[in-house]
Amino acid sequence: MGTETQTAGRPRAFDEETVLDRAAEVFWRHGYEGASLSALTGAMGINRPSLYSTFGSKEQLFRRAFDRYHETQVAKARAAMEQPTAYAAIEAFLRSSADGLTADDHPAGCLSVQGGLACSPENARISEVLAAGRAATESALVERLSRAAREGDLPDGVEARSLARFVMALSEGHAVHAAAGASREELQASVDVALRAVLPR
Amino acid sequence: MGTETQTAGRPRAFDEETVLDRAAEVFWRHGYEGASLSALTGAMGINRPSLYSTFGSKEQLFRRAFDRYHETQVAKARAAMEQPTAYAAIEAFLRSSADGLTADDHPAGCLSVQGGLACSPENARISEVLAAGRAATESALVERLSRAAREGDLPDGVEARSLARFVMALSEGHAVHAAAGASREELQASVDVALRAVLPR
DNA sequence: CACGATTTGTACCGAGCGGTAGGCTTGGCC
DNA sequence: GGCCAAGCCTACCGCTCGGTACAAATCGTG
Repeated sequence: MGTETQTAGRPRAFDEETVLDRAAEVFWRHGYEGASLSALTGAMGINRPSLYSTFGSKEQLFRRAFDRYHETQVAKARAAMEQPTAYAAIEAFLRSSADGLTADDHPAGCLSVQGGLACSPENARISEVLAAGRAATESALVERLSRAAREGDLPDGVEARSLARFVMALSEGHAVHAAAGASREELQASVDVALRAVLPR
Repeated sequence: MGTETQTAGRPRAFDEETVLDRAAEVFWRHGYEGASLSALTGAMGINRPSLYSTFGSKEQLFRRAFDRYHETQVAKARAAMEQPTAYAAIEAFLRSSADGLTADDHPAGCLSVQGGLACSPENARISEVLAAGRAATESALVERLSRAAREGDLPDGVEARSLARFVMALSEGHAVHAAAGASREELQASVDVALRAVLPR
């Protein structure tokens, strides 16, 4: 980060990262295919040629916007998982996820899910990008829980991979619920139930 | 079901319900907005004017196709929940859901989720239809688990509504995973973990 | 076997899509 | 202050979208 070195020529009238965040919001709310160029440029406050000269294409714009979104998501996930025990790590992950899904400074739900689970054949790459992002988050979970397994910190008979998949699936299901208007409290109550699965028996 | 009473005029060359199922598959694979009229008519084996004279519009076609899909889903869910205990009902629900999400006689995942979580503003109704369908399934779960609560069949400190939301969210998360290629076994392993939450303590 | 009713197929419509050409504007630099 | 690189903006491109007009084809019925 930091200011770009200014070269000759007319300077940009917009900040690239600010504008990417605005684009992410539109993709988030309407999905990749439902986000028209007019909606995007309108929300970004720039016009079409600026968008194309800066980002190249709608798909590349999406990738840039999603990368930014995804990096902060993974960072939040990793931070949550720094808790000392597997139980606390999972609880922190699920609680912060539920909060994020229902925060009011951005659209409800999760860009990785709303962006485009199913697309027309020519946009199939978009679904793959999103799936790869979700898989990366799940990998971070697997990593953390594998460590827990080595430390004897998992309940008997529970594998790290299955537990990670369970946690991730629940969080994605909460994203679906949040997109349909579920409240923070409703999701947290579901987390309460889920955590029972992580207690030793 | 049963043959329509034949009236005067040229008879239809296709069966309405067969053709609806084909349409559902296309919506399922590509989402509402990703399913073009050409893809739909191609898969349905009929041409555009036949589609419009029979179903009226793309949106009405989707509603008819989704209704059919949703009815069978709810029927399967209710059948699974006829098990005598809450635990068995939830297990049957989640296992049959995981099987359905990865069956190979139709696209992976769930039409209620892939159809269009996020749409362009003019198709916002589609997201609402899908959300209403998912809510109906969740209501069936709430109903069954409320009965369990009255029968003292729920673990202490677990509410029917929260438990239903948890089960439904997990199933929707599995749909997201399945759409990205998760296998039946991977989902079932996640169910194994989830069921621990339903055991008494 | 002609008539009216209904479906089918071809060929088309306006609108909006993602993407671009080219002239105007704004700055750094000598 | 004149030159020129880079960004901005209006207006446009071809294409595909969802949706339709119209005529040929196919049935029950008199």
